[in-house]
Amino acid sequence: MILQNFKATENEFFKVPTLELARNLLGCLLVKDTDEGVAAGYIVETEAYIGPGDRAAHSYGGRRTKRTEIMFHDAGLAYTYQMHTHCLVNVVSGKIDAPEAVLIRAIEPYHGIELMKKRRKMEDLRNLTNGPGKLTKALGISMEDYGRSFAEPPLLIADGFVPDDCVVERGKRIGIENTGEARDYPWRFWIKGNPYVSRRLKR
DNA sequence: GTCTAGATGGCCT
DNA sequence: GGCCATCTAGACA
Repeated sequence: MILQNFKATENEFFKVPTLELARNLLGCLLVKDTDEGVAAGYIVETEAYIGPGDRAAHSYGGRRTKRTEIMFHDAGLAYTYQMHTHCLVNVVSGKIDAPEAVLIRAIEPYHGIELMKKRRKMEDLRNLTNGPGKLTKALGISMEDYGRSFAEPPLLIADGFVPDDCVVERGKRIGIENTGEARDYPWRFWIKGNPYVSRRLKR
């Protein structure tokens, strides 16, 4: 199995401030192993959601419910949730009882591309994983992954490339128009010019 | 129990 | 740019 070729990121990797983690996750490999095979891609776009003070976060105001519970736990766990017809995936960050997370918005297909195409029912490489709902479907990430660790199979965040000659850009988050001042926080990070960064040019 | 909005995506005009 | 599928957490009664 090819999975052993991927080295899981050490737990310590996740124990940095959330904005830093959102930045550091760029270039890492996101891997999912299933009965159908292994699929993986480089993370090229993320967004930070920072706990009680962030109106756009599900954990705004310290809201601790069945859904947000996992965000109060250790960094490096998976927070998955259903959005309309899709499942979105976050990396829990922050210390215990600090409900913070990083949304993975886009990846660049790297491994298991045929499997991803099959799952997405399309051939277009560019549209396979360039959005938070698309990448979960392509990788086979679902609500079953809620609470799983990103440091052990079947779900992994592994060392990827170091985006040395890649410029990281930073800007407003997407799709949170009705969240007051939080709307304008520059907590979205992406690799400049990468063709797999999501595009939803709404204001 | 009932109601509503939503960290989206795909198809339509 | 508009519409809507599809569904659940969360709020309120």
